[in-house]
Amino acid sequence: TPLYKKLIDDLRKAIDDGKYKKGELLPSENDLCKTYHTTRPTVRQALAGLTNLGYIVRQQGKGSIVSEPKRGLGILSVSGVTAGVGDQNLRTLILEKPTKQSWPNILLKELTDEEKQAGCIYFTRVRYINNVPVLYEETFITDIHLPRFTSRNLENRSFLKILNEQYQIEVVGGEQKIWAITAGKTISKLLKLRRDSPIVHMKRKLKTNMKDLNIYSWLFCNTENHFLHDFF
Amino acid sequence: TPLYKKLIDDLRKAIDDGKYKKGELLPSENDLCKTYHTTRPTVRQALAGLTNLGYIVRQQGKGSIVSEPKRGLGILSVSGVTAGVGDQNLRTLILEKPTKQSWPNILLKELTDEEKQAGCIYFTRVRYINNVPVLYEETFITDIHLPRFTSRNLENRSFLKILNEQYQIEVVGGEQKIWAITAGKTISKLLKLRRDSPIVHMKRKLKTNMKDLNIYSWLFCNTENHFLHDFF
DNA sequence: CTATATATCTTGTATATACAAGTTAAAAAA
DNA sequence: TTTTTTAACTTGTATATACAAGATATATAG
Repeated sequence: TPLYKKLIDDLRKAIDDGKYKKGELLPSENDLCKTYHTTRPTVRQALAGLTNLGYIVRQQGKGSIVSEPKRGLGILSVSGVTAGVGDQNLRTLILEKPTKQSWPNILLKELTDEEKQAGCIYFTRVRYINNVPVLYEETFITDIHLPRFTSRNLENRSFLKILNEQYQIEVVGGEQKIWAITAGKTISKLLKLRRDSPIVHMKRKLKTNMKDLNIYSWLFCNTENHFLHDFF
Repeated sequence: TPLYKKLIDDLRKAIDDGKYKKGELLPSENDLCKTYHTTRPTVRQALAGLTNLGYIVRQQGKGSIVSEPKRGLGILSVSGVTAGVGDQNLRTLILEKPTKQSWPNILLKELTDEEKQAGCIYFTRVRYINNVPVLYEETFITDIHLPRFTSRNLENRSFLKILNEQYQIEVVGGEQKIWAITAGKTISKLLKLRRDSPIVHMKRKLKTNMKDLNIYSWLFCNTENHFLHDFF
C-alpha cells in the first residue's frame, strides 16, 4: 500500500483514539516528513485526504486543526454508517441474509453489461442505536470478486470494513439521492414508527476500486433522535 | 489567482458548456501541461479539484472521464442550489430582504467571538422550479467584508455567484445536517403543501475563504417532485 | 486468423527543491 | 512599558523529474 495511505490511516486512528483532540494541531508537514522519512508532497497528499474526510481543517501559517468529531449517522464520506456514531451503541440485525439474486428492474437502466451479467448479492439490515431501530437498509452488490460472500456473517459488523479487510475492496466515490417520505406500512413496522412518520429515504451508489463492482443501497432512516451528517 | 484554480475554472466551464460530454475524456495530463505551460503536479492538483467537485472520474491508464451532469437540487459540492437544476426553470423570490440582525440564540454556541461581534445579515428566500415552490431557505451570514450587501438585489440570482463576483468570496467547505420532518404550519404555507407532508430539513454551515465569514442556512425542501443529490 | 508479446499511451506514487504568504513569538526600538 | 520590527515557523503554490502500474493499440509469432 502507498505511503500516503498509511499516513492517512495512522493519523485517522490517532484522531479517533483521542491522541489529537478537537482544536489541537497535528504535527507540521515538516515534522511528519521527518517521522515518515518522506517529503512534503507525499505528506500533503495524506493531509489533503484527511481534509476530504473531514478530520482536519488546514490553515495557512498555522497548521492542521483537528475538527469536531463526527456525530449523527454520517452520510457519504466513504466511512459508511458505523463511523458516525461509534461502535458501542450500534447494533446491526440482518433481516435477509446475503443471497445471489437477479437485479431489480428499477436498477437495470444504470447498470453496465458486465454488472448485469454478473448478477447481484442482496441483503437487508436494520441498524439499532441504543436498542432503537433507526435505519433500514436494502443492499445490492455486484457479484464479482466476492467468493463465499453469501456465507459470511455480517451481524454487528461494518459491511464496508469486511469488504476492505477480506476482499481488499474500498469505496472510491459515489452519489446519493435524498427524499423525505412517510414511513408507510413496511418501514413503519421495521423501524417501529407510526405509518405517517416522516423519514429520510436515500438511494446510494458506491463505486469501488474494483471495476464494475458497485454497491447500491436503499436506505430508510428515522431522524427523530438522530440526524444525517456530512462534511465537505 | 493560482494557476491550478484557473485550470479548474476553464475545464469546469468547458464541461458545463458541453465541450466535453459525459463519458468523454479530458485531455491527458501531459497535454494540459503543454497547453498551460506547466507541470504535472499542478495539472493534477486541478484535476483532483474537478474530481472533488464531481465533474470527472479518473481512471489509471485511461484518463479523466467526464461524469454525468448534476441533476436534482445538488446538496453541498460548493455549487449551491442553482447549479443542480440549471437557471432556466428556476425562480427565486426574496421573502425578507437582507437586514442587519443579531444572531439567533440557537447559533450562538458555535460562533467565534469575532462572528458574534460582527453580527449577521439575515434574509429568507423561496425557490421555485417550474413555478412550483420547492425550497424555503433562511440564511444568516456574518456581517464582515460585505459592504453595501443589504442593499443588493438577490432576486433571481445565485447568492453564491454574487458573493464570488462582487466580493471575491468563495465557499471552501462546510457541513450539513439532515432530518425528515413534517411541514407544519409555517412551511406548509410557504411551499403550498399539506401540513403533514414530509419535507427534508437541512442545517448547513458553509465556510468561506474569508476568516470568520461563514454562511449558516436552514433549508426546508419539498421532495415530492425533486430530490437532493450529491456526488462524492 | 488467432493468440501472444511489445510498445506506447494513460494515471498513480514519490523524491527533491524553491519561493510565496499567513501566523506567531521573540527581539529591538520607542 | 509599549510599540514596532524581525525572525522563525507554518501551509500554499509551483517546477522538474523518475519510475510504477493500468489500458490499449500495434506488431509479432504461432
